Amino acid sequence: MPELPEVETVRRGLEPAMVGATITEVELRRADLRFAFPERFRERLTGQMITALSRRAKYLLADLSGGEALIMHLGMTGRFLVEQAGASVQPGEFHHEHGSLPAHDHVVFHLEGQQGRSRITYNDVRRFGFMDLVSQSGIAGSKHFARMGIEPLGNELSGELLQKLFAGRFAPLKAMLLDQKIIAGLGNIYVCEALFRAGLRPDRPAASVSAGEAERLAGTIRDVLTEAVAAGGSTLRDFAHADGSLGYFQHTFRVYDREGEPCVTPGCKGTVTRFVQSGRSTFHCPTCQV
DNA sequence: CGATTAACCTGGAAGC
DNA sequence: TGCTTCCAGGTTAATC
Repeated sequence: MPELPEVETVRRGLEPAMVGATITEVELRRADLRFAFPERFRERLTGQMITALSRRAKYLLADLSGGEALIMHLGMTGRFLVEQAGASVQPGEFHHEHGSLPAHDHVVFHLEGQQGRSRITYNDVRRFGFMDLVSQSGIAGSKHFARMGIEPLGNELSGELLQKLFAGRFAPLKAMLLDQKIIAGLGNIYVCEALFRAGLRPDRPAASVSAGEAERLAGTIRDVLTEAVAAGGSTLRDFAHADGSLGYFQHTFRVYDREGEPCVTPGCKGTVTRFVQSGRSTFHCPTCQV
């Protein structure tokens, strides 16, 4: 489900309930998601206070008072639901908001914080998500982050760097932008949107991008992600914020999921076209993306 | 090393 | 109504 803007939206929804709160109990409904949960998962979390909640690419990182960090990835369908208990609410009185699927609730964190008790449920239909525990000092060197590419909303993204990363690479531009070892956080939607805004064909060999085009692309990547974060992400099928509300950036899509519709570029008579690249749908305007 | 493809898993929508 | 096929915000192991 989630690309960088959706994960950042989830982070902002979880932060008030998580940071400063102590994990009093962890319910684990199965032994694995995409991967097995780490050894003694419940024991290593129980009693820990969450001191910070950050995001790197599509990963969430909860720093724990004992020195470890809980790493969470949402895969395609992972979602969190926060339920805050009122002062008078008794155990068992929590209830699910709309759209929640108890059948796929895999992990439940019980928290005790300044605002009282809360419960955070991780639901993941397809189970492509995963969780891991690593020491905070070892995060950068961990298997999840050691070879991760640049953060697209960080200072390092520039046309100059993109062109350098693309040098000698004949894979399609779209595949290169989806490669998390090059640039980390983009997914199918925002790659299609950024390439459209930059006027670049998704099937161009990456190395064919000129300095000027790379500069344009760096700008549209930053723009589309920034706008999507501000809109609370995109809701296609099942993405919801931690409070159950929905993102609305999908109303701003210019090519994604708009096959057959007219191109929105002023003066362009083209039609949005879908084709398959590396097994995934690519949406683009063959007329104004060159 | 670089490029491409299949696989992981479930459910909703579309086609017959 | 039911059965089949295709498709989905991601990553990764296994190929050539």
